[in-house]
Amino acid sequence: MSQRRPTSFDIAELAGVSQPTVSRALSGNPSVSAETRARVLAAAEQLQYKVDKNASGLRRQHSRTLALLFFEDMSPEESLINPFYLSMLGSMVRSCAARSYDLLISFQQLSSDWHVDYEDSRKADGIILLGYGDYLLTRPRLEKLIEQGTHFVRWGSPRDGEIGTTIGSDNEGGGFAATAHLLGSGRRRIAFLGSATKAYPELLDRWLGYCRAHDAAGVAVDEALRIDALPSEEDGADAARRLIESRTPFDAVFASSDLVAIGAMRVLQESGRHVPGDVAIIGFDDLAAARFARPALTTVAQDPRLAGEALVEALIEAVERRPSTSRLLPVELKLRGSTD
Amino acid sequence: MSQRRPTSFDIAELAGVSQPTVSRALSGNPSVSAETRARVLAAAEQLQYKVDKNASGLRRQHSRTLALLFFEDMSPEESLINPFYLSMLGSMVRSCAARSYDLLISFQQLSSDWHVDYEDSRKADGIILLGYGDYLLTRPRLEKLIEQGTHFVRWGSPRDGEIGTTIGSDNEGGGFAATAHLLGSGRRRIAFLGSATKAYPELLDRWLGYCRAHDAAGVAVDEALRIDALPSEEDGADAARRLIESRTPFDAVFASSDLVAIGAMRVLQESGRHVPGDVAIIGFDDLAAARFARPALTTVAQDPRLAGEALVEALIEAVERRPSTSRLLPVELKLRGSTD
DNA sequence: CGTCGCTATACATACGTATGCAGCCTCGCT
DNA sequence: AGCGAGGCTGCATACGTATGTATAGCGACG
Repeated sequence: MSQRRPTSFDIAELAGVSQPTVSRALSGNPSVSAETRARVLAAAEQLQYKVDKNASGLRRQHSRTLALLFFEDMSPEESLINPFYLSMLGSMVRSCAARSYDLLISFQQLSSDWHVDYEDSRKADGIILLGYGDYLLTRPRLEKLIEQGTHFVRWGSPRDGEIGTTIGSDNEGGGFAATAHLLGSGRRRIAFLGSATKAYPELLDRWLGYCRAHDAAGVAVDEALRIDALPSEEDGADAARRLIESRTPFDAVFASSDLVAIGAMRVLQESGRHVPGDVAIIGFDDLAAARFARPALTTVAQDPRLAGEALVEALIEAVERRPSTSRLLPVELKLRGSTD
Repeated sequence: MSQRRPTSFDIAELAGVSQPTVSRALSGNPSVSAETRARVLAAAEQLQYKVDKNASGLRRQHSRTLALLFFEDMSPEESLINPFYLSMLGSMVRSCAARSYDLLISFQQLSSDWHVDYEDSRKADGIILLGYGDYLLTRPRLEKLIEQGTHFVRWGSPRDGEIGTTIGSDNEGGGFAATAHLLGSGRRRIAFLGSATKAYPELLDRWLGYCRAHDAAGVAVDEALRIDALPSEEDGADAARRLIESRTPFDAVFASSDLVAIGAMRVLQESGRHVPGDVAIIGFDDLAAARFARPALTTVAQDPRLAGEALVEALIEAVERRPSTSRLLPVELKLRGSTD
C-alpha cells in the first residue's frame, strides 16, 4: 500500500509536462504559464507531493535551516537551562518559522571540542551561538569561524571587540539602573552577587554598571561586597551564606540573575532578615519566578522575544548576504516588593 | 581565500584513492584495508572534510534527524511554554545527541493545518508530537500519519486507545496519590482546578485519579468543586477567584499543574486564607517554581529527563524498524509546606 | 511570404555521496 | 606452473531537484 513517495517526475507525468516545468511551477518561476502552473499544482496536491529537502538542498547550495548551538558548562546530567534562554528559544523558533527557516538545536559542552559541524556539513546555513561561556576560550574559535566564512551570530555583549555580529541586552545599563535605584533609596552597602571576570561577559557588564553607578553617586565600591555566583538558585543561596559569614555589613543585594536573587532571598529570610526592610534585593532577567517570589522581586527585565527575533533576523541577514549589524537591546527596571 | 569546500573527490585525490574508497573508509566499511583507511582519515583531517548531509541523505534515504512538533493553542505572541515541556526539550536534545541524531524543532498552531512536512519532505526520519492538545481533533490526523507509514511517537496518555506509540506520565496515578494524601490528612472539600474534558487527556486523567481516590475513601465527589483551568498562572489565579466567589466551602486544592497551583495560592493568600492551615494545596509537575513558592508547594513530580529520553528512544526504535512500545512513566508525590 | 523575436516548454546536466558489481592482485594449493 | 579463491579497490550509477541552454510554436512586421 505504501509505495514509494512521489517525485517531481510523477507530478510531471500526471500533469503532462516535463520535470523541470514542475520544479519551476512549484517555485513560482514566472516563465510558466498560468494554465500549466494550475495543472501542476493540482497534480502535486493530488499526489501529496512534497519537495525532497535533501535533493533540493544538494542542488541549490543551502538548506534553509539555522542551527542553534547552546553552550553550557554544567554537567549534562543535572543541567537546568536558564529559563531566560528557554524563553528566547521559543522566540527563535517562531521567528524562524515566520521566515520559513527550520531550526536545528544542539547542546555543546563548553569543554568539548566543538567541531562546528553544522554549517560545515551543510545541515545549516548559519549558526546561533548562545550560552554563558568563556569568552577567552571561544575567541579563537570565533576567528576560525570567520576565516572559514561561516555565518554566525552570537548572544553576548556587543560592546567588547568586533568578533562578528553580536546581539545582547544592555547589561551595563541594567546594572547601572538597578544600582542607581538602590543608591537613590539610601542604600550604601550593596552586595553584588555574580561574576566580574571576562569568562562571563554578560555578568561582567552588569558589574561594570554597578561600579559606574557608584562612581556617579560618589560612593566607593567595596570589593568585599562582590561575591562570586553563577546563574543558579544554589549558587545564589551559597553566595548569600558566604556574604553573611563574612560579617561584611550590607543593606542591599544586586544579583546578576533572578535565579541568584531568589536563592539569596531565601537564605537571607531564613537568617531572620526582612526584605526589603533589612535588605533590598534586585535581580536580573525578569523570569516568571521573579513574580512568584515573596516579596515579588524587583528586577532588570530583558525581553526574550525581542532577543530571539533579533538573533534570527541578524543571522538570516548574514546568510542572505545582506549586511548584518550588532545590536544592543534595551532593558527595563521593574520595581516590585523586594525594594522600596 | 574561502574556496569551495572539499568533497570526497578531493580527499580521494589527496589520499591517492578513488572516491568510493573514501566513502567506505569514512563510514567504517571493513573491506577497506587499515593502511588505506589511515591515509584517507589523515587526508580528511587535513582538508577539514565534512560529509555533506544533503548528498548523504539523498543517497541513503534518511536524514538521521528527528523533528519535534510542539503544539500550542495559545496565541503565538504571548505564549509561554510550560516549563515542564521545556525541561523535556533539554532531555530530548541530549538523548538525540547521544545517538547522533539531530533535532529539528517547530511550533504548530493547533488550529492551523499542520501538513506534517517534516517526514514527508525527508527533513526528518520521524516526529515527536508534544503539547496539550485536542485529542479529538488530532485523532484523524494520527490515523493519516499511520496510514502514510510515518514514524512518530506522542506525549500523552498511553491508556486511551492504541493510536501509535505513546509515552506519558501516570497522570491518573498521580491524581490519585495527591487526592488520597489530602483525604488522608482529613480534608474533605478538595477543589480540582483543571480540565476534565477529552481535549486535555493529561488533565482528564488527573481528574479521574481524583475521582478514584474519593471513591476509595468513600467520599462523594462534588462537581461544584471542579473549576476549569488550563496550565498557566493566570488561569490558576482566575480559577481560585471563581472558586471563592462561588462560596462553595473547600479546605484543599488539587491543581492540575504547578502553574495553576501557584496562581491559585497567590489569590488564596491575598484573600486572607492561610496555607496550609485554611487550605492545603497540591500541584503537578514539580517545576522549579514549586520550590520557590512560599510555602513550598507539595506536588506530583514528573521526571522530564526520563520523559525526554523515553520519547526519543521510542521514536528511534520505530525509525530503525524495531518494535517500539508505549510506556507509562511513574510519578512521585513530593510533600512540602503547602500541605500537612 | 519569410524572418525575427518572444514565450513557454523540453533537454541535458550537475550537486556529492553510497553501493552493487566487476576486476585486479596476491597468495596458496595442487 | 597453473588455477582458484579471497581481499581490496575502482567503475558505473542512482538518489531528486534546479537551472542554463536549446528548441518549438506563434504572432507580427517588412
